[in-house]
Amino acid sequence: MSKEITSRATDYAQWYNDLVLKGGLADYSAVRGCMIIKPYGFALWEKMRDALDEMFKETGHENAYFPLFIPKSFLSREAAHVEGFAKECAVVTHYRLKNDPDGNGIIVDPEAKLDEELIVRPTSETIIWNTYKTWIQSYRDLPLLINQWANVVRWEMRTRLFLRTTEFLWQEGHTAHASSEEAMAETLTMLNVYADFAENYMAVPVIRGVKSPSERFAGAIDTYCIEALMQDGKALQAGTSHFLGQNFAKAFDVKFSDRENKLDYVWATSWGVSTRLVGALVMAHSDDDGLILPPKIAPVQVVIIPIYKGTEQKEMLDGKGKELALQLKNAGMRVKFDNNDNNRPGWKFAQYELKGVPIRIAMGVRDLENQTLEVARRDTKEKIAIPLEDISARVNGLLKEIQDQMFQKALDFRDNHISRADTWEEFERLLDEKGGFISAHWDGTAESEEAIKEKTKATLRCIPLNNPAEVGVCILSGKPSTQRVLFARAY
RNA sequence: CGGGGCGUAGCGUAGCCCGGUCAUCGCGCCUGGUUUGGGACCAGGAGGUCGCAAGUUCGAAUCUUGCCGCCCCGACCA
Repeated sequence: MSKEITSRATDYAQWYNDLVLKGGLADYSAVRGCMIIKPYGFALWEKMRDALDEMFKETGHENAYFPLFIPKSFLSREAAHVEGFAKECAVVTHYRLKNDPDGNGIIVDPEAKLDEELIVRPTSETIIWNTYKTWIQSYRDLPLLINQWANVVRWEMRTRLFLRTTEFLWQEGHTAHASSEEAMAETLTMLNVYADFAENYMAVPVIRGVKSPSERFAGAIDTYCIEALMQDGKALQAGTSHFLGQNFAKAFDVKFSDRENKLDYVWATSWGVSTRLVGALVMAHSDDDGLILPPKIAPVQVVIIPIYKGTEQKEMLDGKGKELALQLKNAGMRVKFDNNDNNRPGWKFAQYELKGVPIRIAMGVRDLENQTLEVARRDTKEKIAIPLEDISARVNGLLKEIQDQMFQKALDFRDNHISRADTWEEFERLLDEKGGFISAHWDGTAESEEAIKEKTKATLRCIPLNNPAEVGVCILSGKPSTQRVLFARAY
């Protein structure tokens, strides 16, 4: 048992913080709301980034980079967009500091006021569509499929490590198309890329759906999302893909000539996932002893710990350990051989459990005499002896098994936490006692949605894709409804 | 911005109510040695403007006032 980590049952929020801080993923910084992503946390993000980047490229996208700063006037071009983001913008007003003539250190030079303020990007639609205007003239320039990896700033009132920070890292895709159909297809393609990534790499099952109008991205016609469920029964929006229609093309006057030489506005999408995914990964799988990382994302998949008495054994095991590490590495695994003599095996066991390394191999003289190794799984804590000659194949197979079982476990949990509610009492009771997603009828009005949120803190997470039609009455208003939608308390 | 905590060594803390050899303890760190199959042990050692500022007092970590910062819960959101 861990000496340091608050248990989930005691305080879920504190458990999460303990894991992030003590697992070495991130630290608080000197800047309120901004965190330091530490090497292990960044390695995790890099694994996610690299996998996603490859998927983006496979679906035809290219990376580019646009400015951190957005002229204030750009942001206000699209009315809904500016309304959505205005309240959380960091604004650059000056470009120079100087020594205070009164001797109080350094001050903003009042002479150095910018004519037009610059907004630190909360998202890049405006600067990008202002650019696309010059890139797009003809249908031959379309589709334009661009992604950028960047940092953005949103001045949130309250922040939480990885889940919501003032500055965060993300990717934002911005595409331009010749038709509504093509843009919609792109929107769904990218939603599926996200879902595929979440489920097959992060082992986090997600529900694909569309947001209600009030939860829509500022400036979008439709916002699609993937919704994940955390162990405490709260939902987390893990990614979004927006169908922007011609809103930004109109705002930035981006037109193209089609085959018939007719001029029309360009159709757009945008889509993004952020470092929030790291938080989702932590909260979806980990336990009271530390992180549990899915093999495909784990920076280290296998750690080898030598166990020895005396220098002679240490030297012998150093050789054997390096040999084994190389063997596993050559078989395609990410391996660490920890022969650091400063810590004893027990300490290392606990440490790598905290860090969530999927497989630990203990190697001592006893094992080598038996021609076996002790292999321990992080997810189940199960220990098995594996013959030396089978080690590569077996460990490789075990990694796949862990990946699959982690997903299956999360899926079972998620599916057990989708409950149907047909009365208001049932709806409230399920939210309070069980949590998770509540599938319930909704009359389709923003008023009911808002009232439900007010009464229960549950938000309409999404209308699942391919949602079956079903006649019913709204859980709150009793008015007619044509389908069930998913509600949950959320991060 | 409202509510609740908190600020003492790198980290976690005791002391504050009742001012006076009180700066406590644990972890970590350094040196040496013994250890190494689930968070080792012994011996020695280094490390502090008690968040900042003013005030009360012979004397302030402790009392008063002001300020700053952080965390948690809520409103806002990926």
